[in-house]
Amino acid sequence: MRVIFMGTPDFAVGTLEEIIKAGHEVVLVVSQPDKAVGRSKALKYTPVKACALAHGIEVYQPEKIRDAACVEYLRGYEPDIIIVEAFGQIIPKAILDMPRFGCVNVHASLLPKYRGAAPIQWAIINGDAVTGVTTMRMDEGLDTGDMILKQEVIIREDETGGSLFDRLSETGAKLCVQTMEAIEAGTAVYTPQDESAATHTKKIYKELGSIDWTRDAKSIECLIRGLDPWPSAYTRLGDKTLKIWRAQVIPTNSGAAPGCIVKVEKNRILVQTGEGMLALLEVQLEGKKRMPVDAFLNGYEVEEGTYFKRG
RNA sequence: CGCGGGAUGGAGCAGUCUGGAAGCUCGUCGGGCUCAUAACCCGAAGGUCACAGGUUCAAAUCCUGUUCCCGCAA
Repeated sequence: MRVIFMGTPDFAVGTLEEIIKAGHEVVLVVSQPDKAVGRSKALKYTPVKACALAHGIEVYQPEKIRDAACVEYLRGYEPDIIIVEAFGQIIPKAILDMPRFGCVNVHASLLPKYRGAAPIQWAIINGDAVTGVTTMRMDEGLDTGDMILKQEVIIREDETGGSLFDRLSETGAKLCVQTMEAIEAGTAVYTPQDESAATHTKKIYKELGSIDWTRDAKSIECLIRGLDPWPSAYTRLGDKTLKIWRAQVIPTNSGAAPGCIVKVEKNRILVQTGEGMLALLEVQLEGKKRMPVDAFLNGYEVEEGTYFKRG
């Protein structure tokens, strides 16, 4: 099939490569404009763009895909299908209706659950046991199109946003190619979503990582994993920000107030939460690298009885 | 040139302002104690102080340049 692929971040790269590998003709890749990223503030190619260039595929980076000129530009490529994955812009109806097989989206959740942004992180933050990837034929709503294929993925005990991201990306890539095969063969089944079961997620903001110690230990632990590697869960130790990368739930309580550093052991720091305690195992002080707590304690004095404050 | 912190035995840090014998907490190795131990006691090994120049009788420390790491911001 003649394919136009629209995507931006790392998450979509695997899919693009899988489509190419499957032998489809990717005639154009559409990605968000390059942005100034990192400490150097240098303009950087989006991951999808870099991948496309490596394969010698033309790249198009419109500011606004809904401009009429963009629509006409895409039409010139006469795509059979448009694959959209983590593109970052709303696709107008004129484009949705353009290819004969429509626009197919790969979404990293089991729709209709977690429509919207950052479904991967939210699945972990909410403590779900299972999530997955869904492909759907896009319509004008936000992740409301008819579903085509769905693949479940178990969320592991120690799953982080990063690890789940990688696994779902891989799952999505394969599912996308399978979906394309089904569509091309005419065997694809389009299943409407159950609107009553729909939930939505919001974009992840950095402030979301500010740990509220009055919440229960399990929720905080899920937050820590969900926000790893970005933007991370953090708290305040003295006048410094302390990121928390790994912790373990201790079901018992100490009697101290939430946020209290109850006990400092050789390789863990016990903190009281609203319900249960949290044993910090891996942390990162402002300006430093992330490190196991025993290493951290070799160089820093943490006093029992003091409190972590809300970042 | 967006702002800031940092690079010191295997790990995490102090020492740098005010140049003048390489230190702390761990780890490792050996020995001891113990029913036993991740606990305790004794001892040992291990570092061209990121790299390159410069100043000085003398540089981890002062000056210049370079590389790499991290936090913020995007």
